[in-house]
Amino acid sequence: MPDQDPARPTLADVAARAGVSASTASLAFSGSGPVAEATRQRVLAAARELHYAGPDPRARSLRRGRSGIIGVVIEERVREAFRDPIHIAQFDGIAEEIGHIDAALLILAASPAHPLGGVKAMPTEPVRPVTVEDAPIDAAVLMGCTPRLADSVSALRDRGLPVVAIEGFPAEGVLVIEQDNRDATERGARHLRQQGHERVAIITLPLDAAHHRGLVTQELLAIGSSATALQRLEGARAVFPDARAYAAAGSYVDEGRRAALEILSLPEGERPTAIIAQSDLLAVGVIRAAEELGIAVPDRLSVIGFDGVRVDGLWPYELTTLEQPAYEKGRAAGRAIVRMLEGGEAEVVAFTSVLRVGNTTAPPPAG
Amino acid sequence: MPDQDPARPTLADVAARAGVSASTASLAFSGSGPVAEATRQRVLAAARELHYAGPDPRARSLRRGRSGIIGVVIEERVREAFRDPIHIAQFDGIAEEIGHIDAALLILAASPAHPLGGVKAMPTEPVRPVTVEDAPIDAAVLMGCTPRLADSVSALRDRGLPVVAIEGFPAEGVLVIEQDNRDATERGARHLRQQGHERVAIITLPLDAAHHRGLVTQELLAIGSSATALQRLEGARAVFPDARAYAAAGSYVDEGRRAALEILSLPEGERPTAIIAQSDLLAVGVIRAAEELGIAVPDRLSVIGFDGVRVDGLWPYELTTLEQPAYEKGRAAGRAIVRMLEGGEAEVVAFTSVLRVGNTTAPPPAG
DNA sequence: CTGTTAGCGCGTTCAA
DNA sequence: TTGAACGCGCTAACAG
Repeated sequence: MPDQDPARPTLADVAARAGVSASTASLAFSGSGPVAEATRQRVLAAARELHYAGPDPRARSLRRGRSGIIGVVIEERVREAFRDPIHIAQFDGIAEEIGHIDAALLILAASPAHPLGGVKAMPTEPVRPVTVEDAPIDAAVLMGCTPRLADSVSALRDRGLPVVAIEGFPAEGVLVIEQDNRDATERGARHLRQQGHERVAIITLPLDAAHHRGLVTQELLAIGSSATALQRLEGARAVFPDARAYAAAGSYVDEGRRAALEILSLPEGERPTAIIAQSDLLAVGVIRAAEELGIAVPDRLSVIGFDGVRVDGLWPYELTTLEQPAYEKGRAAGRAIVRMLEGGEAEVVAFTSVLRVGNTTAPPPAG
Repeated sequence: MPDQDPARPTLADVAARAGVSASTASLAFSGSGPVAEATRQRVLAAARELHYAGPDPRARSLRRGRSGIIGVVIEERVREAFRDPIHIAQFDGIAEEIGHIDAALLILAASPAHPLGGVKAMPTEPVRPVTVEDAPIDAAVLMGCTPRLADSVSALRDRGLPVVAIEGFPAEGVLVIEQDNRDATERGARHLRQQGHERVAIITLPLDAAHHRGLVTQELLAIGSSATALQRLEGARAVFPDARAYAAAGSYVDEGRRAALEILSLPEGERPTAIIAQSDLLAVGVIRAAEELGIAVPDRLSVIGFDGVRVDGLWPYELTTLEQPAYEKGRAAGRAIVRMLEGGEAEVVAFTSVLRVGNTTAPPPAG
């Protein structure tokens, strides 16, 4: 019987057509060895005639032991991860650097299906997910990941793959790109303190895996797993130990607005005179809420953010914030990956945020 | 001499340790055949002892002829592509659908290094880029891509990979997810016409590969390669044939503002009474510019956008716009990919935009 | 410069 | 239910 599927040509087919050996044909394509120009042309011609589209990348990556793919692990769905400008900038930085070794990025979502990690579901049906632990990658970058990934990480290590984390809990065998979340927030808080603020509230990024919203309780803190949120909270409370904190369900303007509406519902004498938001988007939401409630910023309410992204449409405000070098963090992660792939040891990199004072902070109203 | 690199254990090693054959061990891992529970346990135990991290995905994908990876091709750098909420939503839709077959997404940037395609650079150094034509993917989705990719596309076809494009120029062998850019814009323009507008200006998305900014000339149109921008322009000019058009260098608020400042610099009697922006972000920029110039929207200037993304911080405006189902478009692309991978024929899907009238359009000022 | 040989690590026959 | 043998498509060594 004839071939159903007119089997794709293989390198051997091309070689045969061109009258050379397979290895010669291989060299003609990869350019990694000396081949006579005439031979090369003959091989390429044969390839064209057969509609051969080049060596199969799968076979190549098996043979070479490298796939040229770097995994980027996010713990939310794409929509959420990329709604955050910080993530985009970091991602871009990684792409920039690994572009130098001509690798590409594979988006891996740490499946929320295993809420607490550990137990790997038995395959009831023959599914073969491309997961963190099971993807043809040469290395992985974790973006703001929680300890939930501990198992995946150890699997990666067993496979001998370099792992870099941009913020997040340090784990054995993971190079962490650090950010001074705690100290930076403390610096921001101190700025408020110096201006005379005493009643301050905090709006945090999601603390726990479920993105619980609301007043931050001891219970919530106990299950909190976001290093970034916890560190920033710690920094704020280093200056204002008793400040109330509200967890947002995500780093969005709407979430900031929602939390602020609750915070600001107190009568003027009791409500906070300043709000520390853990991201610029949250801070913008605070400003929106204040506008709606007729509370003037910064005269009656000071607002400070974190990130230093230029939020579109904030004019005439210029947010007081802690500017973090997100793109540079991504690049550092990318460089670390490249170095480790080349067999070198990458060193820990720590980044610092800079307090940028805008016009959303001022001394509290007298009285 | 001892092994320098303490070679990673392979499936055979595990099998040997467990005292079974390699094929049995394979079955124990993949679950795609009957294995006695006791044997399975023994294999898993051996794996744990050896720190075996599971079958090598590279070998697996060679053997199976599938990598479980879908390429998503963008024609800008990551930073730009993901700054556009439409792209994010589409991306999320793709991820959602291909998640059903447990595949993951590989970001492939169509390198701007080969400006006009065709000539593939000779490798001066032995680089092995992971490019569109040379990546271990099972299928590809092109996001808003231009004819520049023609060569890549034919390479993909030669390799027998399904290719789906979300908007963009149709090519032989590419399934296009269509969007009624032309008709939708025409509907929006008609809305303005009905309100009495006659002097209208257009701000387009980047038309050409170089993202040229400024007045849209015949020359620029001639080298224009963005189907989306061209189609929307056509729709607007179907109603306002003589409307001046300005190309933005990207779909950003700042670009819209910049173009609008130029457009609105004319004296009141001559300047347009309405601006058709080809994206919501551009439209927001127009509103910002109008605010700065003290031109009331919509009383003295009407603004219409495209996309229907809820732009944060636009309050109290609600943009009149053409709402496109970006997430659904992504899902349709994902579904098409899945169907084609399963051997089926996917049909063309066409999406329609809906005119959503907000408070940024009104009749032109009298006189 | 080119051909020969020998696997990369796994999944899938086929027989036992 | 398990084991033995083969080959996926390519490329790294060598030898010529």
